[in-house]
Amino acid sequence: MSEKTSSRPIMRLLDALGQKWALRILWELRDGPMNFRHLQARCDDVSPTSLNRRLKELRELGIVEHEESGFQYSPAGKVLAQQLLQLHQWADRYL
Amino acid sequence: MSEKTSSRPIMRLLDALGQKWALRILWELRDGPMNFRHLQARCDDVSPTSLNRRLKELRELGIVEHEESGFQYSPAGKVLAQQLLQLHQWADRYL
DNA sequence: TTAATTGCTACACTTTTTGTAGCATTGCTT
DNA sequence: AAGCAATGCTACAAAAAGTGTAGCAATTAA
Repeated sequence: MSEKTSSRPIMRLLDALGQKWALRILWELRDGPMNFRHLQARCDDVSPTSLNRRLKELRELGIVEHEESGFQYSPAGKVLAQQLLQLHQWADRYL
Repeated sequence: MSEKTSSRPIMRLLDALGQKWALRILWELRDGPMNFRHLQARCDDVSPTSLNRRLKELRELGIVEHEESGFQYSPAGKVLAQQLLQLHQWADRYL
């Protein structure tokens, strides 16, 4: 993956969200800010290496930010999260 | 990943979509059915091994199906795809 | 019967992720 | 000030996943 960082916004987004744990991390942030270790626990104890890398990527895209209260959605990230939360309804209906 | 296949629908979905290329594959299917090699080309020439595994997982979840005309969304998959297409608008606005 | 196209597998190599330990910094608390 | 717990994060060897290339088996077309 990450062959040559496409410049198209949608491709950059799909590249980022298409990495392992990325979607799950965003999903687990839905209840508000939380710290690194808490988030890690919520993500089935994903390795800190992976969590750290994913968070870095999500921060670079401006989806996640790191404040005193912990990791949380950025304003733009909130909008994106709204769309991801719809996946829940889909899953409950079709899976 | 794929530690112990959670039974919750949303987790099964996030597990599947959280694999490399899964989102991208769904994205590239938006223009209608296409065959394996065409899809592979659209996905930056992802390896056939990966493409095949992802397609298998997406088919097992009932998101994608394989007809004479090629790989395409299932009826349920169409609904999901509708939601994923919204990512495009988000990306164009915020990235 | 030959040739082309299909989905897909084999396999050695590379990249990514994992799991565990622990470091460095910050902010208590005594 | 000294100890201590909590924080984000890094190191590193082992395991897992992905890659790239070749090519197989089945189907269709010529």
